Amino acid sequence: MTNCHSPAKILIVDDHPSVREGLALRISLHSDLEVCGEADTEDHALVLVKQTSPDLVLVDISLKSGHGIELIKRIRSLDPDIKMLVISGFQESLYAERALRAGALGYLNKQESNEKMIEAIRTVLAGKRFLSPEISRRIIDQALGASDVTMTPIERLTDRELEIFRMIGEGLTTSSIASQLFLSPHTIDTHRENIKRKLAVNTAAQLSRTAVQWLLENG
Amino acid sequence: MTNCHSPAKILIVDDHPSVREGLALRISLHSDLEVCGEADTEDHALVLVKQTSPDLVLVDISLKSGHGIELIKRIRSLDPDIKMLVISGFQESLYAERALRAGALGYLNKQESNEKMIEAIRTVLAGKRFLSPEISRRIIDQALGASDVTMTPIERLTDRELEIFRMIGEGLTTSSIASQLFLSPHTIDTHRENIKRKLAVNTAAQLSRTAVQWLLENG
DNA sequence: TTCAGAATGGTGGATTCCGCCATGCCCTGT
DNA sequence: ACAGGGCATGGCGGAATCCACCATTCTGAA
Repeated sequence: MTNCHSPAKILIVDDHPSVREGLALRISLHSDLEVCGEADTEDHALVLVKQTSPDLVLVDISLKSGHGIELIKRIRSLDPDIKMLVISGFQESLYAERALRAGALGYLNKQESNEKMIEAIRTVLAGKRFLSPEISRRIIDQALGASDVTMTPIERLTDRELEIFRMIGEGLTTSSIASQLFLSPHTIDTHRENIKRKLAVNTAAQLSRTAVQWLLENG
Repeated sequence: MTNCHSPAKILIVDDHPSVREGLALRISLHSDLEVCGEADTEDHALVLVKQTSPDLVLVDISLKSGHGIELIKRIRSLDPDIKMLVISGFQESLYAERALRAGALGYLNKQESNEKMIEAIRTVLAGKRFLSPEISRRIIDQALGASDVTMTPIERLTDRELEIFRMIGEGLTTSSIASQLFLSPHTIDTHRENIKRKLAVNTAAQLSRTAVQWLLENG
């Protein structure tokens, strides 16, 4: 697909203009890498993926809509050969596993050094995984069978449930969540119910409290 | 303090290297502005403030320690002439008022355009406030209902209202609050309504969020 | 292929939300 | 003393929500 002697095309997806500029600056310093586009939303990103056929997409996991996970899934289904590297503002590994399962090859923090970032891009371009040590440690732990012990109840939530949980934490009503996701309020209702069960809370008031608290503590 | 014909010195405080780079890049494009330092922690920021005597400090409110508010207060007490502009990752105005009260002159989102960012910096350098429209609208709304501007909205709650506000923050339902206070649920209803008006929030979900957050921040 | 889980939605009754209004109480100013 | 204002209490009615059950569809893994 891509000529191995021409620079690898990289698409940057992040809703903070300053972050995009910073990333593009870092990347442009390397002659084997080339930024082929920048997007600030999921939809814009998909358009650019089709237009520019990037070799690698750099995705900020903290995108407003779908938190990047949905974008990763859709790019994956569009073209499984496109490599994806997730950058996260949180040191949390909460999204790491979801992102990897959705199709990303690598995951690292925005805090990482310039060299690490470039190293990660090159590694992922070569089709190999790149994970920050903490993430890989946790995933290995889990694979070895310590599964339930390290797992926070919130990690048990599905991608969709987590998305809704966050919106609850932002103080959105059931109906506004529904309209924002183009779903029936009944659907949000059911998700709320399942979330409550997984988090072992009994009332809507408790759910709201838990969500707000979690959101404040984790980005 | 600063010669009006030399570029204004700006100190950037943010714990994401990529955000710092992006901001520095934007700023350096303007000849009347100059980045005199970058810091990633509160302590580091204070050292650089003393060393470089910046005209303006750009503070990310979502700093891990103290949420930036503490930093703003300490810079303020160090040198009241230093202007401070807060940039926030949230669209929420939840920290805006605290930041402004602590001594910042401006508050805007990271999502804002390059031009807005530079405009904000110049405005604040001139000693004038710069607020994103949503923030200023909310503050004006509140000010129109309150003669005493220095008063936090929550301080305007009556004792009874504050008591109920706390219980909401603890995740209690209307009926459980009612039974705990030996009152009719209708009474709690009315109190909730009055609290919402005083805090300028529109929905029950927002009220809950505000209460939980306030309770977490204030014993 | 079968099966479990995920996502989407519906039903119906209980509860809450929300705006509006009313009563009674205490305090303060004239 | 008395008028006015703020506070606490609580009812009404319509809309929205919560809550427990259930149904359908789809996908991925055994």
